[in-house]
Amino acid sequence: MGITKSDQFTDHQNKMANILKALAHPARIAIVEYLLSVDSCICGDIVNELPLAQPTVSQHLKELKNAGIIKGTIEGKGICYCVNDDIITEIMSYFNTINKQLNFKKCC
Amino acid sequence: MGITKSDQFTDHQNKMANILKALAHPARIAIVEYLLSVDSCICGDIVNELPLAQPTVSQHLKELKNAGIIKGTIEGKGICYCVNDDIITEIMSYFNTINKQLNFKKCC
DNA sequence: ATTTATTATCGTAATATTGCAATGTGAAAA
DNA sequence: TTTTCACATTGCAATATTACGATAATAAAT
Repeated sequence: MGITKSDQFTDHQNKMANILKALAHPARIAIVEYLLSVDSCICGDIVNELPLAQPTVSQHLKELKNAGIIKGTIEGKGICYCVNDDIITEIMSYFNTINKQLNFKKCC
Repeated sequence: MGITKSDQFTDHQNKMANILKALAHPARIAIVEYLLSVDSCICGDIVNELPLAQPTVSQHLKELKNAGIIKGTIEGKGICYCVNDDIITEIMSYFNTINKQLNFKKCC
């Protein structure tokens, strides 16, 4: 059907799935990596860095914002973007938990 | 179009996107968490643990296997599953790199 | 006020994903 | 060898995603 049965899973499972989904596209990975590649806010020029049309980039930025992965601040004519470190910490702590549980498994 | 322009991005960006895509669904998150919840291999009964029909679960398991996130070993009549720790390590190291880069940014 | 630059939104086409009933497959048990 | 059990595959319907042209919206610059 293309429709996910979200109500059958826990809030946390849905939350993690949504966060990871926001990053589950090479363009959005590229955006995050580009934002990190410069030692300050990126204002404008994200569109020029990506091999995609402006509306497409705008859509990807919107998804990243909705998932809380990046923040955008209006700066005069354009917008300054940066990665939200809180959510990166949250992702790391999730995989850290997974990793800890893995260490206790003697398996396969 | 629904088609990703994968050839426009680096191999590593595509690889990370694919790994995260495999986890970007609550059912697949639930499968991984269930596999970790027991201190040994899970043989059988994954279908009974999930609120989805057997073909749907089978499909999700296939995607997790293709992305290298779980491994399945044929065990007589059924199959034993477990999480592949190598890929978890890979994910963690990716987000660790991101996090390190974030620490050098004074931003927004 | 008009122009210019930057980002957002709308509409739409192409493709992907999700979910399941029906059916197939392969191995053990009877 | 027939049945049974566990899982895979096929086929299909419903919905989601990706991408972009066209067009709007907003704010600075002229």
